[in-house]
Amino acid sequence: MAFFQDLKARGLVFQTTGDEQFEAWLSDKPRILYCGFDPTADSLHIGSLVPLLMLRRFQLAGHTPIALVGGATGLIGDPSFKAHERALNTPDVVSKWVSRLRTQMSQFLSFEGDASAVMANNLDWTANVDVLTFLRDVGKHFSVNNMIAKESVKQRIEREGAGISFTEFTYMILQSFDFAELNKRYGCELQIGGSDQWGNITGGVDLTRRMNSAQVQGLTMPLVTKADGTKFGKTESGTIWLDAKKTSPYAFYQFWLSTADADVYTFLKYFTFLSVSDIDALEQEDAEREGRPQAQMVLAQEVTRLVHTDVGLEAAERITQAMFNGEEGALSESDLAQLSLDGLPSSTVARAELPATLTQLLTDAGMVTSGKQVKDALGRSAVVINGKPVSVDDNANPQKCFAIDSAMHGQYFITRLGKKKVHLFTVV
RNA sequence: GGAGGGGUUCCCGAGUGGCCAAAGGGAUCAGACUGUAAAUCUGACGCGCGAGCUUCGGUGGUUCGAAUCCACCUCCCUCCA
Repeated sequence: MAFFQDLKARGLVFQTTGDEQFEAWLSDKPRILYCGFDPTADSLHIGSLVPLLMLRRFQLAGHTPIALVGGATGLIGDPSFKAHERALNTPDVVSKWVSRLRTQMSQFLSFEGDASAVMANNLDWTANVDVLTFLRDVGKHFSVNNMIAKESVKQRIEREGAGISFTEFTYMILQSFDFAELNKRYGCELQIGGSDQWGNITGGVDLTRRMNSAQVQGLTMPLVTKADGTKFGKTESGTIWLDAKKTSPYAFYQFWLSTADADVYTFLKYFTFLSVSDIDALEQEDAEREGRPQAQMVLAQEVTRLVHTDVGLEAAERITQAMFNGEEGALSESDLAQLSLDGLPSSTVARAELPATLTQLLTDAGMVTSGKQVKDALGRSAVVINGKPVSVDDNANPQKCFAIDSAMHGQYFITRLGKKKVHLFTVV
Protein backbone atom coordinates (compact mmCIF):
# COMPACT_ATOMS: atom_id res chain seq x y z
CA MET A 1 0.00 0.00 0.00
CA ALA A 2 1.19 3.47 -0.77
CA PHE A 3 2.65 5.25 2.23
CA PHE A 4 0.07 7.98 2.55
CA GLN A 5 -2.79 5.57 1.99
CA ASP A 6 -1.40 3.47 4.82
CA LEU A 7 -1.31 6.47 7.14
CA LYS A 8 -4.90 7.23 6.28
CA ALA A 9 -5.92 3.62 6.85
CA ARG A 10 -4.34 3.82 10.27
CA GLY A 11 -6.35 6.88 11.06
CA LEU A 12 -3.18 8.87 11.56
CA VAL A 13 -4.06 11.73 9.25
CA PHE A 14 -6.21 14.40 10.82
CA GLN A 15 -5.58 17.42 8.64
CA THR A 16 -3.17 18.35 5.89
CA THR A 17 -2.43 21.47 3.97
CA GLY A 18 -3.19 21.54 0.27
CA ASP A 19 -6.15 19.19 0.53
CA GLU A 20 -6.25 16.79 -2.43
CA GLN A 21 -2.84 17.73 -3.70
CA PHE A 22 -1.06 16.75 -0.52
CA GLU A 23 -0.82 13.08 -1.36
CA ALA A 24 0.61 13.74 -4.79
CA TRP A 25 3.05 16.22 -3.32
CA LEU A 26 4.24 13.70 -0.76
CA SER A 27 4.63 10.80 -3.14
CA ASP A 28 6.40 12.93 -5.73
CA LYS A 29 9.81 12.59 -4.09
CA PRO A 30 11.50 12.06 -0.72
CA ARG A 31 10.75 15.04 1.51
CA ILE A 32 12.38 16.52 4.56
CA LEU A 33 10.04 16.93 7.49
CA TYR A 34 10.16 17.89 11.12
CA CYS A 35 8.29 17.51 14.33
CA GLY A 36 9.01 19.44 17.50
CA PHE A 37 8.96 18.24 21.08
CA ASP A 38 9.08 20.73 23.90
CA PRO A 39 10.91 19.90 27.09
CA THR A 40 8.15 20.11 29.67
CA ALA A 41 9.55 17.30 31.84
CA ASP A 42 12.69 15.21 32.13
CA SER A 43 11.18 12.54 29.89
CA LEU A 44 8.72 12.17 27.07
CA HIS A 45 5.53 10.30 27.86
CA ILE A 46 3.33 8.10 25.71
CA GLY A 47 1.49 11.15 24.44
CA SER A 48 4.56 11.92 22.36
CA LEU A 49 4.75 8.43 21.00
CA VAL A 50 2.38 8.95 18.09
CA PRO A 51 4.34 11.85 16.55
CA LEU A 52 7.63 10.16 17.38
CA LEU A 53 6.61 6.95 15.63
CA MET A 54 5.23 9.08 12.83
CA LEU A 55 8.69 10.49 12.17
CA ARG A 56 9.91 6.95 11.96
CA ARG A 57 7.13 5.94 9.60
CA PHE A 58 8.17 8.75 7.29
CA GLN A 59 11.78 7.71 7.54
CA LEU A 60 10.95 4.11 6.72
CA ALA A 61 9.12 5.43 3.67
CA GLY A 62 12.29 7.17 2.51
CA HIS A 63 11.73 10.68 3.85
CA THR A 64 14.22 12.51 6.04
CA PRO A 65 13.06 13.29 9.57
CA ILE A 66 14.26 16.16 11.70
CA ALA A 67 13.57 15.71 15.39
CA LEU A 68 13.45 19.14 16.91
CA VAL A 69 13.75 19.66 20.61
CA GLY A 70 12.32 22.93 21.80
CA GLY A 71 15.10 24.40 23.87
CA ALA A 72 13.67 27.83 23.08
CA THR A 73 9.94 27.15 22.86
CA GLY A 74 10.21 25.15 26.08
CA LEU A 75 11.22 28.36 27.80
CA ILE A 76 8.03 30.05 26.67
CA GLY A 77 5.27 27.45 26.91
CA ASP A 78 2.72 26.50 24.29
CA PRO A 79 -0.73 27.94 25.07
CA SER A 80 -2.52 25.77 22.49
CA PHE A 81 -5.75 24.46 24.02
CA LYS A 82 -4.40 24.91 27.52
CA ALA A 83 -6.91 26.23 30.01
CA HIS A 84 -4.40 28.21 32.03
CA GLU A 85 -1.19 30.12 31.77
CA ARG A 86 1.63 27.96 33.06
CA ALA A 87 4.58 28.72 35.26
CA LEU A 88 7.88 29.24 33.47
CA ASN A 89 10.67 26.76 34.02
CA THR A 90 14.18 28.02 34.59
CA PRO A 91 16.63 27.93 31.66
CA ASP A 92 18.79 25.66 33.72
CA VAL A 93 16.11 23.05 34.17
CA VAL A 94 14.95 23.28 30.57
CA SER A 95 18.42 22.71 29.23
CA LYS A 96 18.77 19.58 31.36
CA TRP A 97 15.48 18.30 30.01
CA VAL A 98 16.57 19.09 26.46
CA SER A 99 19.50 16.75 26.71
CA ARG A 100 17.36 13.97 28.16
CA LEU A 101 14.83 14.29 25.37
CA ARG A 102 17.50 14.27 22.69
CA THR A 103 18.69 10.88 23.87
CA GLN A 104 15.19 9.53 24.08
CA MET A 105 14.13 10.76 20.68
CA SER A 106 17.19 9.49 18.89
CA GLN A 107 16.39 5.91 19.85
CA PHE A 108 13.41 5.93 17.49
CA LEU A 109 15.23 7.15 14.41
CA SER A 110 18.01 5.94 12.22
CA PHE A 111 21.07 8.09 11.68
CA GLU A 112 22.42 6.12 8.77
CA GLY A 113 21.77 5.94 5.06
CA ASP A 114 20.23 8.33 2.58
CA ALA A 115 17.44 9.48 4.83
CA SER A 116 19.59 9.86 7.92
CA ALA A 117 17.71 11.67 10.67
CA VAL A 118 18.74 15.06 12.00
CA MET A 119 18.53 16.32 15.57
CA ALA A 120 17.95 20.03 16.04
CA ASN A 121 17.34 22.45 18.86
CA ASN A 122 15.51 25.69 18.20
CA LEU A 123 17.54 27.46 20.84
CA ASP A 124 20.39 27.37 18.31
CA TRP A 125 18.73 29.96 16.10
CA THR A 126 16.70 31.94 18.59
CA ALA A 127 19.12 32.49 21.44
CA ASN A 128 21.02 35.20 19.64
CA VAL A 129 18.26 36.96 17.78
CA ASP A 130 17.79 40.37 19.33
CA VAL A 131 14.34 41.67 20.06
CA LEU A 132 14.27 44.41 17.47
CA THR A 133 15.38 42.13 14.68
CA PHE A 134 12.80 39.60 15.74
CA LEU A 135 10.02 42.12 15.83
CA ARG A 136 10.97 43.69 12.52
CA ASP A 137 11.84 40.58 10.51
CA VAL A 138 9.47 38.04 11.98
CA GLY A 139 6.76 39.76 13.96
CA LYS A 140 5.85 42.04 11.09
CA HIS A 141 4.55 39.06 9.14
CA PHE A 142 1.95 38.19 11.74
CA SER A 143 -1.46 39.71 12.01
CA VAL A 144 -2.72 39.86 15.55
CA ASN A 145 -6.22 39.71 14.10
CA ASN A 146 -5.40 36.29 12.67
CA MET A 147 -3.64 35.13 15.77
CA ILE A 148 -6.47 35.81 18.14
CA ALA A 149 -8.86 34.09 15.77
CA LYS A 150 -7.00 30.77 16.16
CA GLU A 151 -9.05 28.09 17.81
CA SER A 152 -6.08 27.06 19.94
CA VAL A 153 -6.06 30.27 21.96
CA LYS A 154 -9.74 31.05 21.73
CA GLN A 155 -10.73 29.74 25.12
CA ARG A 156 -7.92 31.65 26.73
CA ILE A 157 -9.14 34.82 25.14
CA GLU A 158 -12.86 34.29 25.54
CA ARG A 159 -13.12 32.28 28.70
CA GLU A 160 -14.11 34.08 31.85
CA GLY A 161 -11.41 33.77 34.47
CA ALA A 162 -8.67 32.87 32.03
CA GLY A 163 -6.28 35.02 30.06
CA ILE A 164 -3.05 34.77 28.17
CA SER A 165 0.22 36.55 28.63
CA PHE A 166 2.05 38.15 25.76
CA THR A 167 4.77 35.59 26.32
CA GLU A 168 2.57 32.62 25.61
CA PHE A 169 0.77 34.46 22.88
CA THR A 170 4.10 34.82 21.11
CA TYR A 171 4.71 31.09 21.16
CA MET A 172 3.09 30.67 17.79
CA ILE A 173 5.46 33.14 16.23
CA LEU A 174 8.43 31.39 17.71
CA GLN A 175 7.34 28.01 16.41
CA SER A 176 6.56 29.46 13.01
CA PHE A 177 10.04 30.88 12.92
CA ASP A 178 11.39 27.37 13.50
CA PHE A 179 9.69 26.10 10.38
CA ALA A 180 11.03 28.96 8.30
CA GLU A 181 14.49 28.45 9.74
CA LEU A 182 14.49 24.69 9.17
CA ASN A 183 13.33 25.33 5.66
CA LYS A 184 16.28 27.62 5.08
CA ARG A 185 18.85 25.43 6.80
CA TYR A 186 17.78 21.96 5.75
CA GLY A 187 15.23 22.44 3.01
CA CYS A 188 12.56 21.19 5.37
CA GLU A 189 9.16 21.42 3.75
CA LEU A 190 6.76 19.57 5.99
CA GLN A 191 5.88 19.92 9.63
CA ILE A 192 3.88 17.28 11.44
CA GLY A 193 2.33 17.35 14.89
CA GLY A 194 -0.70 16.57 16.97
CA SER A 195 -4.00 18.10 15.95
CA ASP A 196 -3.57 20.72 18.65
CA GLN A 197 -0.61 22.03 16.65
CA TRP A 198 -2.58 22.94 13.55
CA GLY A 199 -2.63 26.63 14.36
CA ASN A 200 1.10 26.72 14.99
CA ILE A 201 1.82 24.71 11.85
CA THR A 202 -0.21 26.89 9.53
CA GLY A 203 1.49 29.88 11.12
CA GLY A 204 4.81 28.37 10.07
CA VAL A 205 3.57 27.61 6.57
CA ASP A 206 2.54 31.24 6.12
CA LEU A 207 5.74 32.63 7.57
CA THR A 208 7.93 30.41 5.41
CA ARG A 209 6.11 31.56 2.32
CA ARG A 210 6.59 35.19 3.29
CA MET A 211 10.17 35.01 4.48
CA ASN A 212 11.59 32.37 2.14
CA SER A 213 9.11 32.51 -0.74
CA ALA A 214 8.79 28.76 -0.29
CA GLN A 215 5.63 26.70 -0.23
CA VAL A 216 5.75 24.20 2.62
CA GLN A 217 3.21 21.76 4.00
CA GLY A 218 1.71 20.62 7.27
CA LEU A 219 0.09 17.45 8.52
CA THR A 220 -1.54 16.73 11.85
CA MET A 221 -2.37 13.52 13.63
CA PRO A 222 -5.48 12.97 15.73
CA LEU A 223 -5.36 13.35 19.44
CA VAL A 224 -5.36 9.95 21.11
CA THR A 225 -8.65 9.50 22.89
CA LYS A 226 -10.27 6.63 24.70
CA ALA A 227 -13.72 5.29 23.93
CA ASP A 228 -14.89 5.88 27.48
CA GLY A 229 -13.88 9.52 27.36
CA THR A 230 -11.26 9.40 30.11
CA LYS A 231 -7.83 10.82 29.51
CA PHE A 232 -5.36 8.64 27.66
CA GLY A 233 -2.03 7.90 29.28
CA LYS A 234 -2.80 8.54 32.91
CA THR A 235 -3.32 6.07 35.73
CA GLU A 236 -3.51 6.39 39.47
CA SER A 237 0.24 6.31 39.67
CA GLY A 238 0.39 9.12 37.15
CA THR A 239 1.75 9.59 33.66
CA ILE A 240 3.17 6.70 31.66
CA TRP A 241 6.67 7.84 30.78
CA LEU A 242 9.03 6.52 28.17
CA ASP A 243 11.93 6.64 30.59
CA ALA A 244 12.38 3.20 32.16
CA LYS A 245 13.46 4.82 35.40
CA LYS A 246 10.18 6.67 35.69
CA THR A 247 7.88 3.94 34.39
CA SER A 248 9.33 0.45 34.50
CA PRO A 249 9.01 -1.72 31.40
CA TYR A 250 6.76 -3.95 33.48
CA ALA A 251 4.42 -1.11 34.40
CA PHE A 252 4.57 0.09 30.81
CA TYR A 253 3.65 -3.36 29.51
CA GLN A 254 0.83 -3.66 32.00
CA PHE A 255 -0.54 -0.30 30.93
CA TRP A 256 -0.98 -1.46 27.36
CA LEU A 257 -2.25 -4.85 28.44
CA SER A 258 -5.20 -3.26 30.18
CA THR A 259 -6.34 -1.34 27.11
CA ALA A 260 -10.10 -1.51 26.60
CA ASP A 261 -11.40 -3.64 23.74
CA ALA A 262 -13.01 -0.58 22.25
CA ASP A 263 -9.61 1.07 21.86
CA VAL A 264 -7.16 -1.71 21.25
CA TYR A 265 -7.38 -2.04 17.45
CA THR A 266 -7.17 1.71 17.03
CA PHE A 267 -4.12 1.77 19.26
CA LEU A 268 -2.50 -1.07 17.33
CA LYS A 269 -2.75 1.09 14.25
CA TYR A 270 -1.43 4.17 16.03
CA PHE A 271 1.33 2.66 18.11
CA THR A 272 2.71 -0.31 16.20
CA PHE A 273 4.21 -1.02 12.81
CA LEU A 274 2.02 -4.05 12.21
CA SER A 275 0.28 -3.75 8.88
CA VAL A 276 -3.31 -2.65 8.78
CA SER A 277 -4.31 -5.93 7.18
CA ASP A 278 -2.66 -7.91 9.99
CA ILE A 279 -4.47 -5.81 12.55
CA ASP A 280 -7.77 -6.27 10.79
CA ALA A 281 -7.15 -10.00 10.65
CA LEU A 282 -6.42 -10.03 14.37
CA GLU A 283 -9.62 -8.16 15.06
CA GLN A 284 -11.54 -10.65 12.96
CA GLU A 285 -9.93 -13.53 14.81
CA ASP A 286 -10.66 -12.03 18.21
CA ALA A 287 -14.27 -11.46 17.26
CA GLU A 288 -14.69 -15.13 16.50
CA ARG A 289 -13.04 -16.33 19.64
CA GLU A 290 -14.70 -16.86 22.99
CA GLY A 291 -13.38 -14.84 25.89
CA ARG A 292 -10.28 -12.76 26.06
CA PRO A 293 -8.93 -11.15 22.88
CA GLN A 294 -5.31 -11.45 21.84
CA ALA A 295 -5.01 -7.86 20.74
CA GLN A 296 -4.02 -6.38 24.08
CA MET A 297 -1.13 -8.76 24.41
CA VAL A 298 0.08 -8.06 20.91
CA LEU A 299 -0.18 -4.34 21.56
CA ALA A 300 1.70 -4.57 24.85
CA GLN A 301 4.44 -6.65 23.26
CA GLU A 302 4.89 -4.45 20.25
CA VAL A 303 4.94 -1.13 22.04
CA THR A 304 7.08 -2.34 24.92
CA ARG A 305 9.59 -3.72 22.43
CA LEU A 306 9.64 -0.42 20.54
CA VAL A 307 10.31 1.63 23.64
CA HIS A 308 12.23 -0.73 25.91
CA THR A 309 13.72 -3.22 23.40
CA ASP A 310 13.54 -6.98 23.68
CA VAL A 311 15.32 -6.97 27.00
CA GLY A 312 12.67 -4.78 28.60
CA LEU A 313 9.89 -6.77 27.03
CA GLU A 314 11.27 -10.05 28.32
CA ALA A 315 11.55 -8.68 31.83
CA ALA A 316 8.00 -7.40 31.68
CA GLU A 317 6.73 -10.71 30.40
CA ARG A 318 8.61 -12.69 33.04
CA ILE A 319 6.90 -10.75 35.80
CA THR A 320 3.51 -10.88 34.14
CA GLN A 321 3.88 -14.60 33.59
CA ALA A 322 4.84 -15.24 37.19
CA MET A 323 2.28 -12.96 38.76
CA PHE A 324 -0.80 -13.54 36.66
CA ASN A 325 -0.70 -17.20 35.86
CA GLY A 326 -1.49 -18.44 39.33
CA GLU A 327 1.81 -20.21 39.72
CA GLU A 328 3.58 -17.93 42.11
CA GLY A 329 4.00 -20.77 44.60
CA ALA A 330 6.20 -22.59 42.14
CA LEU A 331 8.76 -19.81 41.89
CA SER A 332 12.31 -20.72 42.78
CA GLU A 333 14.53 -18.53 44.86
CA SER A 334 16.41 -17.33 41.82
CA ASP A 335 13.13 -16.64 40.03
CA LEU A 336 12.14 -14.33 42.86
CA ALA A 337 15.44 -12.55 42.80
CA GLN A 338 15.07 -12.11 39.04
CA LEU A 339 11.59 -10.62 39.37
CA SER A 340 12.96 -7.93 41.58
CA LEU A 341 15.72 -7.22 39.08
CA ASP A 342 13.14 -7.17 36.30
CA GLY A 343 11.36 -4.30 37.91
CA LEU A 344 8.68 -5.92 40.02
CA PRO A 345 8.09 -3.41 42.81
CA SER A 346 9.95 -4.78 45.79
CA SER A 347 11.54 -3.82 49.05
CA THR A 348 13.55 -5.33 51.83
CA VAL A 349 12.60 -4.92 55.46
CA ALA A 350 14.36 -6.13 58.58
CA ARG A 351 12.04 -8.33 60.59
CA ALA A 352 12.71 -6.33 63.72
CA GLU A 353 11.78 -3.14 61.91
CA LEU A 354 8.39 -4.12 60.56
CA PRO A 355 6.05 -1.23 61.32
CA ALA A 356 3.18 -1.67 63.75
CA THR A 357 0.52 -1.94 61.08
CA LEU A 358 0.09 -3.35 57.60
CA THR A 359 -1.45 -0.08 56.50
CA GLN A 360 1.81 1.62 57.37
CA LEU A 361 3.95 -1.01 55.67
CA LEU A 362 2.04 -1.08 52.40
CA THR A 363 1.80 2.68 52.26
CA ASP A 364 5.54 3.03 52.85
CA ALA A 365 6.16 0.49 50.12
CA GLY A 366 4.23 2.69 47.71
CA MET A 367 1.49 0.18 46.95
CA VAL A 368 -1.13 2.79 47.86
CA THR A 369 -1.14 6.46 48.69
CA SER A 370 -2.96 6.22 51.99
CA GLY A 371 -3.66 3.72 54.71
CA LYS A 372 -7.36 4.14 54.13
CA GLN A 373 -7.06 2.28 50.88
CA VAL A 374 -5.36 -0.60 52.61
CA LYS A 375 -8.07 -0.65 55.24
CA ASP A 376 -10.71 -0.72 52.55
CA ALA A 377 -8.92 -3.56 50.80
CA LEU A 378 -8.44 -5.51 54.05
CA GLY A 379 -12.16 -5.29 54.65
CA ARG A 380 -12.78 -6.92 51.29
CA SER A 381 -10.13 -9.59 51.60
CA ALA A 382 -8.25 -7.89 48.81
CA VAL A 383 -4.87 -8.06 50.52
CA VAL A 384 -3.23 -11.39 49.88
CA ILE A 385 0.17 -12.40 51.19
CA ASN A 386 1.73 -15.50 49.66
CA GLY A 387 -1.66 -16.67 48.56
CA LYS A 388 -3.39 -16.14 51.90
CA PRO A 389 -5.95 -13.36 52.35
CA VAL A 390 -5.32 -11.12 55.32
CA SER A 391 -8.15 -9.64 57.37
CA VAL A 392 -8.65 -6.35 59.17
CA ASP A 393 -7.85 -8.08 62.44
CA ASP A 394 -4.35 -8.78 61.21
CA ASN A 395 -3.65 -5.14 60.43
CA ALA A 396 -1.89 -4.53 63.73
CA ASN A 397 0.07 -7.72 63.47
CA PRO A 398 2.55 -7.71 60.59
CA GLN A 399 4.76 -10.17 62.42
CA LYS A 400 2.04 -12.76 62.03
CA CYS A 401 1.28 -11.87 58.41
CA PHE A 402 4.94 -12.17 57.55
CA ALA A 403 5.68 -15.13 59.76
CA ILE A 404 8.79 -17.03 58.82
CA ASP A 405 6.99 -20.30 58.29
CA SER A 406 4.75 -18.79 55.64
CA ALA A 407 7.66 -17.22 53.77
CA MET A 408 8.80 -18.46 50.41
CA HIS A 409 12.39 -19.65 50.68
CA GLY A 410 12.57 -18.32 54.19
CA GLN A 411 12.19 -14.61 53.36
CA TYR A 412 10.02 -13.77 50.37
CA PHE A 413 6.44 -12.52 50.59
CA ILE A 414 4.45 -11.79 47.46
CA THR A 415 1.90 -9.25 48.59
CA ARG A 416 -1.08 -8.39 46.44
CA LEU A 417 -3.54 -5.61 46.86
CA GLY A 418 -6.43 -6.02 44.53
CA LYS A 419 -5.97 -7.79 41.24
CA LYS A 420 -3.22 -5.70 39.82
CA LYS A 421 -0.95 -4.41 42.50
CA VAL A 422 1.86 -6.69 43.52
CA HIS A 423 4.82 -6.03 45.76
CA LEU A 424 7.59 -8.37 46.73
CA PHE A 425 8.71 -8.01 50.33
CA THR A 426 11.94 -9.56 51.44
CA VAL A 427 11.91 -9.83 55.21
CA VAL A 428 15.29 -10.58 56.70
C1' G B 1 -3.40 54.42 38.80
C1' G B 2 -9.18 53.67 39.18
C1' A B 3 -13.67 50.44 39.47
C1' G B 4 -15.49 45.65 39.88
C1' G B 5 -15.20 40.07 40.15
C1' G B 6 -12.54 35.93 41.88
C1' G B 7 -8.74 32.17 44.48
C1' U B 8 -12.82 25.76 48.16
C1' U B 9 -10.25 19.05 49.15
C1' C B 10 -6.75 15.57 42.15
C1' C B 11 -10.20 18.44 38.42
C1' C B 12 -14.93 20.99 37.69
C1' G B 13 -18.08 23.15 41.07
C1' A B 14 -21.78 24.10 45.55
C1' G B 15 -21.32 26.24 50.21
C1' U B 16 -21.86 33.14 52.80
C1' G B 17 -21.47 32.34 61.24
C1' G B 18 -22.65 26.45 64.25
C1' C B 19 -26.31 20.76 61.40
C1' C B 20 -19.00 21.39 57.24
C1' A B 21 -13.85 17.14 56.58
C1' A B 22 -17.19 20.62 53.52
C1' A B 23 -23.23 19.11 48.33
C1' G B 24 -22.98 17.34 43.32
C1' G B 25 -20.31 15.61 39.08
C1' G B 26 -15.74 13.72 36.99
C1' A B 27 -11.21 11.15 37.72
C1' U B 28 -9.00 7.41 40.82
C1' C B 29 -8.78 2.93 44.04
C1' A B 30 -11.16 -1.64 46.02
C1' G B 31 -15.32 -5.51 45.80
C1' A B 32 -19.13 -8.31 42.88
C1' C B 33 -19.80 -9.90 37.61
C1' U B 34 -15.92 -10.95 33.81
C1' G B 35 -11.27 -11.78 30.26
C1' U B 36 -5.63 -8.17 34.53
C1' A B 37 -11.54 -5.49 29.20
C1' A B 38 -16.17 -2.55 28.88
C1' A B 39 -20.91 -1.66 31.01
C1' U B 40 -23.49 -2.13 35.62
C1' C B 41 -24.08 -2.34 40.92
C1' U B 42 -21.50 -1.62 45.87
C1' G B 43 -17.81 0.70 48.95
C1' A B 44 -13.70 4.17 49.67
C1' C B 45 -11.98 8.80 48.23
C1' G B 46 -7.57 15.12 53.71
C1' C B 47 -4.30 12.21 57.34
C1' G B 48 -4.38 8.47 61.24
C1' C B 49 -5.44 1.13 63.29
C1' G B 50 -7.82 4.34 66.70
C1' A B 51 -8.98 8.28 70.25
C1' G B 52 -8.21 12.08 67.20
C1' C B 53 -5.51 15.56 64.09
C1' U B 54 -4.89 19.11 60.01
C1' U B 55 -7.77 21.81 55.70
C1' C B 56 -11.20 25.97 52.14
C1' G B 57 -4.72 31.74 48.59
C1' G B 58 -1.51 34.05 53.10
C1' U B 59 -1.22 36.60 57.87
C1' G B 60 -3.65 38.71 61.80
C1' G B 61 -8.49 39.95 64.11
C1' U B 62 -13.96 39.69 65.69
C1' U B 63 -16.76 35.60 67.98
C1' C B 64 -18.40 30.63 72.76
C1' G B 65 -17.82 29.15 67.47
C1' A B 66 -15.36 31.16 60.68
C1' A B 67 -14.50 28.25 54.35
C1' U B 68 -18.27 31.83 55.65
C1' C B 69 -17.57 38.49 59.09
C1' C B 70 -13.31 42.45 59.40
C1' A B 71 -8.13 44.29 58.19
C1' C B 72 -3.83 43.86 55.56
C1' C B 73 -1.04 41.06 51.98
C1' U B 74 -0.70 38.03 47.56
C1' C B 75 -2.12 35.96 42.84
C1' C B 76 -5.74 35.78 38.75
C1' C B 77 -9.76 37.89 35.66
C1' U B 78 -12.89 42.03 33.48
C1' C B 79 -13.55 47.11 32.34
C1' C B 80 -11.59 52.21 32.54
C1' A B 81 -7.06 55.47 32.35
